[in-house]
Amino acid sequence: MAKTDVLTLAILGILRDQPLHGYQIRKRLGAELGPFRALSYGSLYPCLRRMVEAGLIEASGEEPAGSSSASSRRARIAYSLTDPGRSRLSEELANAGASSWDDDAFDVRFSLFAHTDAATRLRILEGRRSRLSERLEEVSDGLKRMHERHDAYTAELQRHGLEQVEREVQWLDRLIENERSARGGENNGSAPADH
Amino acid sequence: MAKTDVLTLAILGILRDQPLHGYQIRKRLGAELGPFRALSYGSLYPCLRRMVEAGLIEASGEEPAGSSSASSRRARIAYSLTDPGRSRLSEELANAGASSWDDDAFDVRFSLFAHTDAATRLRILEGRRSRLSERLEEVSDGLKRMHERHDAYTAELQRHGLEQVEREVQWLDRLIENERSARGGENNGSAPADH
DNA sequence: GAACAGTTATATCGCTCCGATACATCGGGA
DNA sequence: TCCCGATGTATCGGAGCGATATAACTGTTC
Repeated sequence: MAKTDVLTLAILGILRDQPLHGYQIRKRLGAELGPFRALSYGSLYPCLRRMVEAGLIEASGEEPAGSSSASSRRARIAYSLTDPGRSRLSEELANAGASSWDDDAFDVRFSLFAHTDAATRLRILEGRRSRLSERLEEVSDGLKRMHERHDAYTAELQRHGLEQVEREVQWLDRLIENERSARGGENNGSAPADH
Repeated sequence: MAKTDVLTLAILGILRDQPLHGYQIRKRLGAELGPFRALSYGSLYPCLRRMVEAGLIEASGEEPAGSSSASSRRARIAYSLTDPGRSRLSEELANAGASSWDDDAFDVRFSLFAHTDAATRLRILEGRRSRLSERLEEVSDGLKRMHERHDAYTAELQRHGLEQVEREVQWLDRLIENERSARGGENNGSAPADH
């Protein structure tokens, strides 16, 4: 129960430091996660509504309802974390289960690594690595078994996919080694020590 | 109107050579496109129903309705292309518009390159390349503008994303060059000449 | 030969998410 | 002045996913 979906987590994370409008949330998230994973309003606003209902965030809007008042300010709703929201965030940041290294969750979790403790960081990186390794075997098995029933383009697509996953594994290996060698003094790295 | 979605196209493509069951369609598609892009039954069966309704495919099932008959064979429904389905497929394979190099469509189109003519192949590859180039600029701009408001992990995520896209552009460059140099004799490569 | 596990097979439900679209306001440049 | 582009909130229809239910067939093991 109470499973936090990725989008909710991403919003909790981005509201950690300051309250923001829906529009700003979208821009920030787009900037942090890249132009892939774009996030449309059709996901954002319903998710914000759900979060308000769940008590995770609070809408401190300048309400435009001023019936006869002169200014009739535009509706701009700033969302901020509530206490339950804040504790849900840290709860979620401590979780290093399989859902942390899913395809759709990993990058969000990673972008919050600055607020994740060192042990959890390591477990997530390793989990992601082993997930990708499984895939690697699957694809290369498929490639071997496919040398009948091939056409050149399908094989090329497969080969390229394999290479991409291999790259990503190498990237993870580098990060894992960094984490391991950085755990000299700190064991609770709530902020990354180096840099 | 009558915009063919990616899944429909993929199914048309996979049924081009032989009729298949839903289950087999799923397996084949999974094998051709890799373990990413998995395709669940919750998408497949509704899509098949839509396609039957649209007259693109035909369900030649051994019906299990035999009321009093002994065997009561299991329902296994083989789907095959109709004539309208076949012409929709070639129509779609000739289309080299922007929808051919979208993130979610490109790999499906590419996996059907063996049945796509040479000119269209080239246009799609080039379209995809320029789409990725836009992204490249976006991300590297973002990286530059982000050297304030950075933490080490977010920056690393960005850097890695950038590298992945760069790799893919190099891959496309190689493929484009191949296509160009292969168009010596053929101009209508309904089957790839080399191999 | 009985029991069990794994694969083949079809199908639906609830929900999330996306793309398109509509709307309104504000700042600045032609 | 007038329009354009950025800021901002919001919804609708539909596609896709994950989980789940059901069931028959196939092989293995005791």
